Amino acid sequence: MESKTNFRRKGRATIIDVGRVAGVSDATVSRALNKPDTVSEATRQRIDAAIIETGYVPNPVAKAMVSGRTYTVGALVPTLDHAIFSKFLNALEAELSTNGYGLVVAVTKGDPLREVEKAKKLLSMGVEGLIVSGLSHNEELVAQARRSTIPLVATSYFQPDSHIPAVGYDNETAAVLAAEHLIALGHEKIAVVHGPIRDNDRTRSRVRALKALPQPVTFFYHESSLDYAGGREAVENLPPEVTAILCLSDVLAMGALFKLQDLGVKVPDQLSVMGFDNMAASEFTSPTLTTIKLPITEMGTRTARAICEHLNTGTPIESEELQSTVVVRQSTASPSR
Amino acid sequence: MESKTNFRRKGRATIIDVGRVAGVSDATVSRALNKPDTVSEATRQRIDAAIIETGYVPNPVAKAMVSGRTYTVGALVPTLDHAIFSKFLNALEAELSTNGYGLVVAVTKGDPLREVEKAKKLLSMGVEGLIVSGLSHNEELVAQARRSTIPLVATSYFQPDSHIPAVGYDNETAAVLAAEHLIALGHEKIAVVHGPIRDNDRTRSRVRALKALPQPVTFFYHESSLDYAGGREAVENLPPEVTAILCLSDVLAMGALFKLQDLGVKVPDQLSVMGFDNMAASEFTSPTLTTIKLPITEMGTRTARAICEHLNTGTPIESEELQSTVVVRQSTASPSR
DNA sequence: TCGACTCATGTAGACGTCTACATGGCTGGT
DNA sequence: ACCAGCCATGTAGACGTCTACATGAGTCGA
Repeated sequence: MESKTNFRRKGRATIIDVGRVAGVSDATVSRALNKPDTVSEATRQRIDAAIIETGYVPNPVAKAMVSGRTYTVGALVPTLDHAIFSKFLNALEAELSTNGYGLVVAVTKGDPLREVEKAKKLLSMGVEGLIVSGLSHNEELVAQARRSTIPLVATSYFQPDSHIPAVGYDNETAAVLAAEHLIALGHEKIAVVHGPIRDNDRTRSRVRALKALPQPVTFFYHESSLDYAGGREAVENLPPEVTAILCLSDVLAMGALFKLQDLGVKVPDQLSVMGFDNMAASEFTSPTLTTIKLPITEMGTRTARAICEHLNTGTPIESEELQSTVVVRQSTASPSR
Repeated sequence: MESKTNFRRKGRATIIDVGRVAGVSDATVSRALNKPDTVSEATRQRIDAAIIETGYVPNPVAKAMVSGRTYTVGALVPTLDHAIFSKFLNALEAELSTNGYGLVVAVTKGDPLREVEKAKKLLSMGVEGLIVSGLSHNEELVAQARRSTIPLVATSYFQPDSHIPAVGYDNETAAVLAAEHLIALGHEKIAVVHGPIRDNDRTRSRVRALKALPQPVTFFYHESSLDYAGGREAVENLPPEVTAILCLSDVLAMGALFKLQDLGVKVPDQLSVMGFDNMAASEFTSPTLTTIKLPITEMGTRTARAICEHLNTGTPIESEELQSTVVVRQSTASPSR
């Protein structure tokens, strides 16, 4: 943060320079640029020539200064290096872009403190809206956003009584949906593999929902790292009596599946494996993976739309619940006797 | 009719409002904020109180206006929904962030026209640097960047004679590396599966390098979509005489691998499969996937570092070549017989 | 007690663009 | 030939923050 050298602003031409060359005032140049029909043909041509001669490029910051708009939205995500978030951002960016907004991305690494810090950074960069993942956030983040009067939207999580508007799915329902699929197949002893509970309210509420389920079935919970290795490791420590593994992420499920292939365990004949996410690879593995399809792309699109509409018209942002569905594929079946 | 509007315009307090409440001028407030030791203790306290009372939040755009800096860098990528780009952006964001810069992301969908359009958008948002994927770009993009005097850096691709600085790996070398691994194992008929050639100079140069290879071996080229389905489809149309499949992307390789598992073809006993990328899943599949490890994370870090250094000190950005390496795992072996 | 000096603060732009209003020349209808 | 009205353009801020310089009050040493 030392060297604040201003070599940056090497004499870039301004509309005043253009005006000087064209023999008009800056106001006329501005008009020629923004409302060409209010400027005479001859003048317009001289201005066009002057723009080329001077190499004029508009200064976006000055524009933003007078319009009070930056047409920029910020998104805070735990990581970019995970399909679910990049898929979300991909859809988000697409919809923001068609509405004329740009996307600034900041990575929190799942750390609430870093989240606050990054949020401040985004605000100090002039974003007009802030998108976060999940519902539980540092007080300071919410306070900052409120102070700046910029809208805050939560994603990945829908809960009717949230104090900030949220566009997402109900994690509890989705988890129950998954469990019910396995239960309907006749499984009664099910291993539940999930990533770290800490600082992840999505995982937390999925687990909570399962624990609240009436108990004709027994769940064996296993927390591991949220990656392929975690899935593999879960299989290595599998309680012998389970007939199915419910992984609360497709990455975990695939890690488990690969390990089972290695061990020569037949899926689903000897053991059912179920995922959560519906990652791109899930419909191609062998066997293909039964999973919960989360409305990630739709979530990105809807979030962007809600924000843009709010920024354009002032409409308040309303929470939206999107539906998850079970995608039945080959990796689950009734337990063998 | 004295207008003493304490809270004006968009209702956001300015430094002047703060000054009015604290009974000082805007200059003093500015100093209290930026050089606290040049303001008397008493005044500082009154200003702090006034800031809270007015709910003052600094206006980033005005700051950018006077400093001429936005501390923002833009990146153009074909998609976010692909591990390789999100991994790159993840590393890029991390390093930019530690240098105090923010990252604006724009998606081109591999379309050169859209790329130009998005580049303009980024420039009109005030980014101080522009990062693109690959070396071949619409003339207009390069011209725009030059006119705006903002630095342009290419990634994913290193070529000594490039006219724009590039931080990346040599795709030709990497492709040859892969082929040499298979050739060293004794393969002579190799299927090469790659994604669309059009608008993707990385794929194009990998294929070109293979085609230029001296010919004790025969390559059978197959272009398919750059996803799991593409890998699967390639297996379905496999020339019977090949003993190995070289996929120019791990996604393709995994698609192929899964299909082969389905067909009951033993990898690598009956057929070797080699990937390209070293995606996270590759070391967990069964068999684990031999692949080319591309320096994606390092590329993100180095790119960010080069840009930041340039913006901070004016050092010109120099091209950097990063090395790819072969990662030998289980999916390749000498051909049987 | 006076001048030199320091310190805290105010004043007046500047940054680049936009826009409400002013100006002055021209047209055309009567 | 006169005035209304219009057209093309200029003038003068405004946006919010920063900073070089000016100002005035207080301090200190001789």
